[in-house]
Amino acid sequence: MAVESELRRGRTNVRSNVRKAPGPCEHWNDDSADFIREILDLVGDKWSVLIIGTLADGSVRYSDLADAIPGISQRMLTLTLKQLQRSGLVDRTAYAEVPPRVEYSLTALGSSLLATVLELAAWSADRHVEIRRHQHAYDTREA
Amino acid sequence: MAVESELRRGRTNVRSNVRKAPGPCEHWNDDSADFIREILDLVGDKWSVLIIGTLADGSVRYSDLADAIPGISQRMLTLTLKQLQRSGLVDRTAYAEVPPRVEYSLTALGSSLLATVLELAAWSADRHVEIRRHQHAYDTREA
DNA sequence: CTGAATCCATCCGGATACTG
DNA sequence: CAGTATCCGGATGGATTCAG
Repeated sequence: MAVESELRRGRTNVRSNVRKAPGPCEHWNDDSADFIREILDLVGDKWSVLIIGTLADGSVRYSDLADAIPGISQRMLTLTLKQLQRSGLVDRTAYAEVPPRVEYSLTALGSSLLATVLELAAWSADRHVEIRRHQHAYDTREA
Repeated sequence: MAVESELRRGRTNVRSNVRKAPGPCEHWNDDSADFIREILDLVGDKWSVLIIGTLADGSVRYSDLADAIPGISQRMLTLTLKQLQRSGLVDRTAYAEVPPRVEYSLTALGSSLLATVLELAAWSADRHVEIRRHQHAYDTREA
């Protein structure tokens, strides 16, 4: 996701010797490919998706997110939340209390993404057995 | 994507001291989260998605893929194709000719994923302006 | 043309310690 | 509680070279 560098600079430095290749594609042009990359940088890593899924229910506070998402480090939780907030997918609300309480929730934009993400999740659940079968067959072919 | 290690070993080594956290989630359980991770490892990087999109039209040969996807290195093209083939999303057909010709195409499984991916692409195209606006506002707030 | 193999700078992300 | 700061090993992926 390149969270860290992404946060300080708006774009990934892609300077490369690519001439606009003549490749035809029915479904998207070169610009669309850039959009995809942007979104993939947002939701292409597991943490973003898991956070979005966890926030689907409503507002969740920081420590509850940490508990709800096993294996995530404080660092990545904070970093990913900040990234999602920066992109307008997540709202952050801090309450001036002691002890401090901060709640995160999906914005309308985030919710609209959730729908698509859930479809991907459904696809995953439906096909993961078949995929595993393919992978195992591939790995043990003529071994 | 962890292509390299993923190709030799079936799973990413995740051994960590996570107890099955009590986190409730309306949309998926801990196992589903694993599925998501698997699929994200497959399509969570830009190259996989771009390759799948390019293969949407039909069979495409190796060098044409390289031309159609600006910026991809030979290494990543080969590696990603192999990964997709391993998972049963892509078919590889080699023709015994001189010069050699190898064509790649989506399997039925791959096509079914394409549909979901296209939705994500559409979402990206629809919202990327809004997202950029959020990001810019965030970056320049009280700077 | 279609890769495979190696090298290596860069980045990612977990662990740990510290703060308001 | 809700983060921030730093360290640092390992993964990532581009460039290059070699091969069938």
